[in-house]
Amino acid sequence: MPIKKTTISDVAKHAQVSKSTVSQFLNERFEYMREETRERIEKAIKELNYQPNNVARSLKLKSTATIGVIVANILHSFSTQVIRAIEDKLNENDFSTIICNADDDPAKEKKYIETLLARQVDGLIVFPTSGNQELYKRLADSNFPIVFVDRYVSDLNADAVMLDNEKAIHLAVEHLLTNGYEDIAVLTTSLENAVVPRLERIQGYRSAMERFELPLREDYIKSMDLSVMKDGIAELFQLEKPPQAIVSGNDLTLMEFLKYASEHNMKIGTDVGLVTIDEVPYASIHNPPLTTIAQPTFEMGEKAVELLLHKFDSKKSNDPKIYRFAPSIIVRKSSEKAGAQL
Amino acid sequence: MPIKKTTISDVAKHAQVSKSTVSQFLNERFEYMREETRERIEKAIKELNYQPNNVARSLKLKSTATIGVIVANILHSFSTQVIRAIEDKLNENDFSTIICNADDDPAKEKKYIETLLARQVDGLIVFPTSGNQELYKRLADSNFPIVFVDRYVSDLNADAVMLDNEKAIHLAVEHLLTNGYEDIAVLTTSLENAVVPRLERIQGYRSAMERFELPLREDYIKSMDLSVMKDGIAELFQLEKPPQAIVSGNDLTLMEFLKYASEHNMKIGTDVGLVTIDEVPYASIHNPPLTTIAQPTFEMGEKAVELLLHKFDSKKSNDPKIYRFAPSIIVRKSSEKAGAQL
DNA sequence: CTGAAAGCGCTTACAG
DNA sequence: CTGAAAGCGCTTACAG
Repeated sequence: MPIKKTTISDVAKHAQVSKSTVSQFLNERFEYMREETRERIEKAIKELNYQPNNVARSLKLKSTATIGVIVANILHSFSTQVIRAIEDKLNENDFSTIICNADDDPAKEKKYIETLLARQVDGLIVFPTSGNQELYKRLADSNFPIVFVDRYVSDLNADAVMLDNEKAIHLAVEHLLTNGYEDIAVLTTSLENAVVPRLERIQGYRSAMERFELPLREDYIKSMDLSVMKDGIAELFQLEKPPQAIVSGNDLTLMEFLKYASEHNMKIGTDVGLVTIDEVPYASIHNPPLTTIAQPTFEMGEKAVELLLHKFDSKKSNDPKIYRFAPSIIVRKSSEKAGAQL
Repeated sequence: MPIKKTTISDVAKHAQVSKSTVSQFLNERFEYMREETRERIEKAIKELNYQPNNVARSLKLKSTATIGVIVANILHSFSTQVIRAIEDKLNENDFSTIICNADDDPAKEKKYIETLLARQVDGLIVFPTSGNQELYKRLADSNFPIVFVDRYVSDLNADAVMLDNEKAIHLAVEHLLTNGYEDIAVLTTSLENAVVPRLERIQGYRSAMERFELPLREDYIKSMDLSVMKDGIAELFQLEKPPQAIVSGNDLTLMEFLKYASEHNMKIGTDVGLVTIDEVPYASIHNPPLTTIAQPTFEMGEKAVELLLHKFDSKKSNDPKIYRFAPSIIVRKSSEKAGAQL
């Protein structure tokens, strides 16, 4: 039962002016308004406790000042961090944000995109799953403002904000080598859907092995679904030559590894070195504290918004670009052999 | 530059029917529609790739099928968990959700409420800060559908979904006692703003001391801002008789305590027992694993949605109720004296 | 079974 | 400096 709201007509009547004049007031066009009129309207609005109806405004203006954000999986702390930056930045620019979590499900993602479009969002920032290439193609082709984050969709007329994934792995491997770990394995979630960062991280692992002149062992590469990740880790440590250190591809693979290590009484640092991509909230309170490769989440979120807003300003669609951001390493104890564990 | 969208008129023209008929089609009123007409419209919609404009629809229907969720502080894992449940449940009922994070700032909260109302949300679910009593009063009085979660606002015509906070503390204290810890301190964030769960948790601590016939020591109660929490914890352990165990009031105080313990080489379990309210994602991988008092977040989110939807159905506003949910304890190693640490 | 008309609450170009 | 009118894209009661 919606309350009968007071409308611009009520205000107009109350202030004894026309709707047009009230509208001018609402939109702060005071140039040609008599002081006295302004005050009368102001008073009427206060007395009636009037609140403009944004839905009507949006319909007329054909713009909702709202951006849709679709995230493949909000469980990643990376995603939540970037989204907070996006929201802040959009807020600063007087845009609202609607966040949708696709839960790694392309069908859900599709439904959300359609809902958001029906709701007339002015643009989209998306961490895409891998299932809606055609939809994205259609959007980009029709020049709908869209920016991708974390992953990109190939052959598309749209900007993307990405981590330099190869560098991330190189940082991790180099650091582990320096600290005396030589046999280094890597963990990522399944490559089945060709999710870009995972592919790039595996590719980065290969190039790191080459660069640092280490033997490339395929059995040190574990890319699998989270649900069976622990089995994969078990295989790793049943090898004749088990790895001395692990590079974890993201925060969720990290969880699996930490669980495995805890269950098998492995001492992280001493028994096995560990570096993980993505800074997690508990990195510094973990025992031992975790060495992480942090993404510049704040800058990445800001950039995504900037790119999107830029599209509103400039008519001409400049060439789509992929913006790469440099990771940084936060060294803690999990990648240190001596005295890591209390 | 919004793309010129195809509208219902375009479809009508293309299918050679009136707008009314297309609208009937869109709203699945097929009763009086000839099969042939239905097909023509369907075809036209496909060919034109028509997507109805929800903004126009909302304006006409005076309902957006959207619920606003305002959360005092989204950093609590409790909040994110409840919100996921809310969103799922709303989705099932064909409502969209807009989530806003007030960042514990009443001014921000107020701004969000106003934006959401201007955007004509059909109802509000809010984890309130403590600064907008009058605004909430106005909303509730005008019969706007609103449900509170985690905290309630007194003297208001609105339902609330709450944890049984007293029981939560009693569970924690009882468990610690059973495990041989007698001197038990409690940590919560500042009571300055009279945030209900904090007050209730402190009250629960007092009643637990009485119930279990323990001496009530005021210096074992530390309620303070997170920024100075560590000093408070330090004071605790400089007491002549430092506590043997800690009950942490939520996940953020937990962080502070874990940091302190790690910096001071305290062995959790052995040196000091620990139970925390709120299940955290890393509880089971922490070393030692953390004993937690879990809130039934899923049920709480579902209930909040049910209560809200109920208000849409029934005209009569029944008496506002506070729904209390029972916490449960998840026993792990942090509350065990022997052999907790690896 | 289908269409013309009115109206949701705004904004804006234009006239005066 | 202010107002009348048209229109944004829908829905619905009503007429036929």
